[in-house]
Amino acid sequence: MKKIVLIDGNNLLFRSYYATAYSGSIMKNSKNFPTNALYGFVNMINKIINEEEPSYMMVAFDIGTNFRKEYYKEYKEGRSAMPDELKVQFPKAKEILDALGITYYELEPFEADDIIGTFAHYCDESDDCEGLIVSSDKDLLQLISPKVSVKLLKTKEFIKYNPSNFLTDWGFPPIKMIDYKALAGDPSDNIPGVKGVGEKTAINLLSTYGTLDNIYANIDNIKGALKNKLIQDKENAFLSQKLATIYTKVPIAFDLEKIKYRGAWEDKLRSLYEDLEFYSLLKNNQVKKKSIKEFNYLNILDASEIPLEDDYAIYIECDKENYHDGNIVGMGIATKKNNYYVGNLLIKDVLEKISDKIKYTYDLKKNICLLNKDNIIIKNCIFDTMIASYLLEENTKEDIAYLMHNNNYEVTFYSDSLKNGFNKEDIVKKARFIYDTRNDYIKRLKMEQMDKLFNEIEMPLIEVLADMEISGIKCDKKILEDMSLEYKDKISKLSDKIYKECHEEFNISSPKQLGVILFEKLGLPGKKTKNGYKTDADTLKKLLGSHEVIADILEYRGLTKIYNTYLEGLIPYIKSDGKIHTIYKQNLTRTGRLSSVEPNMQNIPAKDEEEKKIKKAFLPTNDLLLSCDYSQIELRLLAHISGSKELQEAFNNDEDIHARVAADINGIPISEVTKKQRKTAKAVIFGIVYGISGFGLGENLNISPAEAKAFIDKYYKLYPGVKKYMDNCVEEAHNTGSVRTLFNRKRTVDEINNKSYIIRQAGERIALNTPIQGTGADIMKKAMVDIYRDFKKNNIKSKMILQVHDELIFDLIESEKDIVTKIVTNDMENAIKLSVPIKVSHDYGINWYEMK
DNA sequence: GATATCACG
DNA sequence: ACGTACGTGATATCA
Repeated sequence: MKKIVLIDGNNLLFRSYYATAYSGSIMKNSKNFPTNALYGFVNMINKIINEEEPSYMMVAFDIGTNFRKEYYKEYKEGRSAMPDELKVQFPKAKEILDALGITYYELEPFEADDIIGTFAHYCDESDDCEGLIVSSDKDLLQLISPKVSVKLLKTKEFIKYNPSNFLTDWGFPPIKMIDYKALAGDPSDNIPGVKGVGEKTAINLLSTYGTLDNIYANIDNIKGALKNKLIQDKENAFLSQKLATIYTKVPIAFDLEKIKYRGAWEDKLRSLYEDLEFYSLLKNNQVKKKSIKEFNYLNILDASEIPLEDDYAIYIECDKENYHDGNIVGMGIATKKNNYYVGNLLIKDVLEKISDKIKYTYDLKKNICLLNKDNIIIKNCIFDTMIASYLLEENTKEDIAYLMHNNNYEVTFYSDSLKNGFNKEDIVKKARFIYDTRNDYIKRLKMEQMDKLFNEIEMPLIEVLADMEISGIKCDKKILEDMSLEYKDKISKLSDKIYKECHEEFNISSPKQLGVILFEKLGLPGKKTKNGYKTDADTLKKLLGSHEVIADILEYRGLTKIYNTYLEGLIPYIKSDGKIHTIYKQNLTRTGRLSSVEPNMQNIPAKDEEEKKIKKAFLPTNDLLLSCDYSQIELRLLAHISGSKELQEAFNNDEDIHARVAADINGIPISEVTKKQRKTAKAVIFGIVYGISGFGLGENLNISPAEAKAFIDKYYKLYPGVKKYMDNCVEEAHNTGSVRTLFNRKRTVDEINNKSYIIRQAGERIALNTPIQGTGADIMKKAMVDIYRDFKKNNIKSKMILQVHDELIFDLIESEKDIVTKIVTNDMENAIKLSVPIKVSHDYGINWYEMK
């Protein structure tokens, strides 16, 4: 049997396009040509080839006007026109098919469906061919036959339909699909059907009477309104039947040789993928690599071979992804005219020789940390491509190769080098890229008015973060191990208790299994999700009274979280020096905040009294820990940025802001505010900063959406400046497509002009939150840079070791206690002058737990 | 690799 | 009628 795969090209492209376009930002290459539909299309085709291994395949497209229009001009009317950004991808798809060695057909006035139908028909009539149709369009299901099956693409996977499982699922044979549409119609194709007859009625009628003809032949057996509807729309029903029928006699000769899958034309395919910047496809060895262009470099044997020049680009390669665990492979250098490779042993000499010269690099923090292991200090590095590209909102990755490929530099991806070994040429090429592009980046930063942010905050911050990472925080393994044993015991006892309460052993950590136990076996009321039931803490808390096991499950969740993430999870990160060295990502968040990984030191438990005890394991290497944190920085920023006189006044009078708002909302003196009122006000204020809705706040406070909305409205009324700010913010984002922080950090908000209301709304929330969260991040970064500088100036030996967004933690020497506290508080409070005071509170402790 | 859950600011 | 709070990272489970 010869297998012929018949692909609905239009459908695949549409599907790929809309699968990603809804998010607001369409994937494009650097020439601004949209590529999202093509990317999905190619991946889908590759997947089909891998799964089906066909010898024959064919892709069909729609073209021109459809013949159905001749007798029904409304056919497919009401569809919005194909977006230009999708339209332009069609010709490229056909080019790609040529390069892949796959035949495609298009023939006016027929649709892709008709062409596929024609080939399916050939299969039905032939002795030795079977067809497999690939599409997400249910129309094609009518073609299912003993010789033809349909691979129907769903959101996540696909269903393969043959006559028998189609019958099981739909209750009638595939060919009846036509009559089904004649009755139910199809709004997407503007096929009318019978008015008032939908999915259920159509299936009922067909299962009773078999065919459309037979329904009308027995019209008198049908009673009531349905009969009238059928009579009324009889003409439409038969018209719809005609429209829904796929035409299977398109004049294309059936020639197996023509649709043979010929395999890819590598050169052509590579150049297409390169043009489209489909690096993952190029990378996956689906196409051969371009022959390496001539690239010269000198492998130096002595530092003297490096000439003295004005500036140098350097690139240092590390043999592991986590540079704290890794070692240097080698260093590439690029100067105005030449390229050099510097082996590990010569790096120190070379960097000493050029120590006072200007340098550029990629990921300076990594360089500093790697060189530090050999006590080498890198000086005068004034430009980091990774950071520049981050500020300019390029898709900056850890791996410079992505950026290089975007700029047409051929280079091996880091993940491949890790697998197959590093080569010197790649390392030198990376330095070349840095040298060649740095001026362009500098220019663009200036154009975007982010040169100051780059030079005065982000660049100096690199050294600060490197120093913090290298310092690390001392962590007592014994404390964690002892806690771990305790937790293990508690968890095991609690598991047994839960099993008893449920009369069954199951995996409590599996939301799926837990859902079945709670909501099916125990019969508690639950909400369905896509894959089962919701079992998160909020849902469970509402069930606390209904069954004794709920409280135990909540406790189990808490214990296992701590055990897995913070006890067993953290222990492996304690290095031989007894410390944990996190990595701060400076090029990741959309708002300008840092993030912390391997391990994340920014989400160590702090709220729950019991969970917080983890922090007892974190100790000073010197005498004491000091914690300094901004008090309500984001709300102060809201007061400043919005210009709300009322909020500003509250902060200027050093009032308890949540109590103040609670008093205003309830129209009582601040002294009479209850705890609950204050808590509510606090939730409202935070909600405002996030752009919350009445619904969301209601969920959060467990009150009705209407009550919540009343709170929000009251707030707007009391603080009109805030409302005005929010409106302005959104409007400006609509006009410019971006928002900025007080330090000019830019974030483009593609969602803001999206067609979809939901996405647009999300964009509006981003637009009003980013300036606040982002400015908070800017202020903290500036403070860190200032503190680092002042520590140096005052020869302070205490160390800044952690940053948790609005909090800094220091490893303190007792004798420096006062001066350090003074420097830190001062630099944090004066990082920027606002219309409200910035307040910093501090605390000392013999471990992290002891500080508030 | 996606999903659900939960830790932080 | 829709769907519902900003920004993160780590873990276990399951397809």
